[in-house]
Amino acid sequence: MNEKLFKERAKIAKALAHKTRLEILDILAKEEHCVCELQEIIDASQSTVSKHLGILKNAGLVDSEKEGLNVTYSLKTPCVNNFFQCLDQVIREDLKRREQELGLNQEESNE
Amino acid sequence: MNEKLFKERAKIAKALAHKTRLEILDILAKEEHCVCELQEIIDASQSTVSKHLGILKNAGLVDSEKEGLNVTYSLKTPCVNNFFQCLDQVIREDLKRREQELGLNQEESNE
DNA sequence: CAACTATATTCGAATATTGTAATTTAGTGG
DNA sequence: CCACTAAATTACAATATTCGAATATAGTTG
Repeated sequence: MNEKLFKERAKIAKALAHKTRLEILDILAKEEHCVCELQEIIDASQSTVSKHLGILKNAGLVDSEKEGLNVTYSLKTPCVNNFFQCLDQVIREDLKRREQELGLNQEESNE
Repeated sequence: MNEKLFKERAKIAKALAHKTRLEILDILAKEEHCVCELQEIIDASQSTVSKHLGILKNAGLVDSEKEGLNVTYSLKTPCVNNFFQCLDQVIREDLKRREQELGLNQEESNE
């Protein structure tokens, strides 16, 4: 049930599922930039950057505005920052779990 | 810079980037379930469900616990709910934008 | 209009992800 | 030990995603 909503959500989640795009969002969360600036910052080819931005835009995560020759991209939804916080929380908890597992393994090394 | 952090974040984001896995998380957010139950609820083959759960677990998003023959999965981080809210906010804003664009297109239909 | 610049798009090879049938692993009960 | 059940893993074909070189598009400048 509600197949469509999960599909829509997955489309956005997919746009978030790439390290370069996460980096772009992180940069745009601080300040808007044109494609050429992003290209330099993240050190990827022009077509790659442009395509990633297209995916983010298509997902509704960023806005773009033509300014002369340049196209300036900006973050559309500040809640993306919460998303990062959630990701980092998952990362931290997972590290904690692994530490605990290591501790247990040492105690259970007999048998 | 901080290449590794973005890679770690992307790993989790990738785990979120599938409609079936989003549905599983949505179900687990309400109540924990064993694989066989999830299998029925989302109507997918056993190996498919098991593999999706493995991806979610590997990303640190869910926990699992063996109980007799069954393995019960539960949501690990409640912040996933915020994530869904963020996704839905993006979906809503995108709908709004499309509506506005339609309005503009009608006015600009000459030329 | 010709040369230039920034961005988008196309193409194709490389790589990653998906789904499921078949198999393996592990616990349960006789 | 044997039959049974739940879940994980394997194998592999089908599909999707990625990257960048090449090309197309669009705005700018002379």
